[in-house]
Amino acid sequence: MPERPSTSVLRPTSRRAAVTIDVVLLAAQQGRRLTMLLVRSGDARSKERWELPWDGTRADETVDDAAARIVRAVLGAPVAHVEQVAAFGDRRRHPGGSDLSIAFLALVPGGAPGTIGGESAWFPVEELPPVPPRQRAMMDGAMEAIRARLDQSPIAFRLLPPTFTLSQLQEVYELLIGRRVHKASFRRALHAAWLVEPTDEWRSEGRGRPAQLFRFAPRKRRGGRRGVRFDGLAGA
Amino acid sequence: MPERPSTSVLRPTSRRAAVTIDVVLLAAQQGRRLTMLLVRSGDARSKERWELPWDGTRADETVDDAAARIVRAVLGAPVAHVEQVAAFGDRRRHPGGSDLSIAFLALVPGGAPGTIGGESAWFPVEELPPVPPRQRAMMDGAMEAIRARLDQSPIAFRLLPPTFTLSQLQEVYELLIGRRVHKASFRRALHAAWLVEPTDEWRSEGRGRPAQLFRFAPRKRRGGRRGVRFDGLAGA
DNA sequence: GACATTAGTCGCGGAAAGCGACTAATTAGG
DNA sequence: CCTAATTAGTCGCTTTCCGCGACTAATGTC
Repeated sequence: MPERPSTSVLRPTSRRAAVTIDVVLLAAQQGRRLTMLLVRSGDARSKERWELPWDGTRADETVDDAAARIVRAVLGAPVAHVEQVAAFGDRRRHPGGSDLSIAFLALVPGGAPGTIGGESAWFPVEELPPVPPRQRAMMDGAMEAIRARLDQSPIAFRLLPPTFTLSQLQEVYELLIGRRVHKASFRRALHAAWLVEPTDEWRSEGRGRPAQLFRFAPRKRRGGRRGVRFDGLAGA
Repeated sequence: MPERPSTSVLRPTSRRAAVTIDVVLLAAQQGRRLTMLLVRSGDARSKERWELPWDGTRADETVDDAAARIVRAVLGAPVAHVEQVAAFGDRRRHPGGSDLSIAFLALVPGGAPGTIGGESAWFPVEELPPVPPRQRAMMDGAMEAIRARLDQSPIAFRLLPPTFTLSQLQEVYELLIGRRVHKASFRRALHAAWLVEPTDEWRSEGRGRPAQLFRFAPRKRRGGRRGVRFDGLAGA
């Protein structure tokens, strides 16, 4: 970084930092549990140590590129939805000893695929093994980001295959917000928002009435803007 | 960064990066316009170039520490509310030529203070001068983050002095969401959320009936959880 | 064919939100 | 003083939203 002239208000005491990109990969296991992908630690002290997939940054690569590359490396295929969570630049320990780590969230559609060898595994988010402290903070940050963005970003839809039943969609929402919702209310709000359109396919899943398959196809919002919401503020 | 053993799924091609912290400082100018603090560019090519306050990271300093330090340096005093927006690690140009920049949002309570010398100035957010492209993206990201977090985080209250009138609070909300809201509905929702408590002071501001002063004092949330909201999803 | 199981809808009652109109307290100007 | 203008604050009607129980529909199981 070049020296800035003395007219600047701030004088940079420039210092290069070791930066890593760490990815929280999530999948909804058949709509019943939310799982996160961890890889076996390179740390030789123990065979049963796990950590988030991560890598250093490379020259001429954006941080988003790096996140996509890590997803491809660990999953064997890219996924559509990869978004940044936050940068974690504190003194907590990172497995690579980096100064700064940028957490990304990647959503794997249609459930967790099989893993390659024993080098990675899907863990239910309620039963995660210990990981280095900075990665623990990144996991928590990613889960918090999911809940905060759930109604701004189509996160639930990105955890489902291209066509899905409304019961599946409701199960994913229930997983993400951690409580049951009423079926009729859920569907009423969903249809009012013009987010899905029906296909002409039906799925017969063992017993019970077959369910119609839908696809995510948001329509333009009708003008009606809502007022100010104070609900989310109590205690903040 | 140490070499990772070959058992790792990922092989870091380690590379140190020049990292800056850039701060978007916002103040509500007497409740009528939202203003952002820019500093005169160190770039010698022109006297009338402006940029966001920024600095490099220092050893043994977290990114949050660095953001707070930059705020103190440019403002002469710390502010309570400083939160991270996102990391910008693309190929867009940064005035310091850094590889990676982390944007922070800082809210200055009670309006914009006077600036020291001519080295910095407050600009209305609708009339911002051109800045280097990465900083432009950071400004946009900060404004987007404000709108996204407005109902999760007490952003509007952090732009006001410790005591304020309800009309002032409403004006700040209107500034941030960019449209008028109905007075009675605003107050009904505000009081239902138990976010403010009245003081015994009244402010007489020239003409019109004096207004009671309130302070931000959120009470514990009563249990009532809401259902799933799909409103924010159309078009996403 | 009775029953269990899952999908999908209807409609009631209460809560929340939009909105105009009202009252209240002050200053400005004759 | 008295009136008009201005800002603060509330009331109540109407509409919309939402929780919820109860219902119908279509399948598999025994």
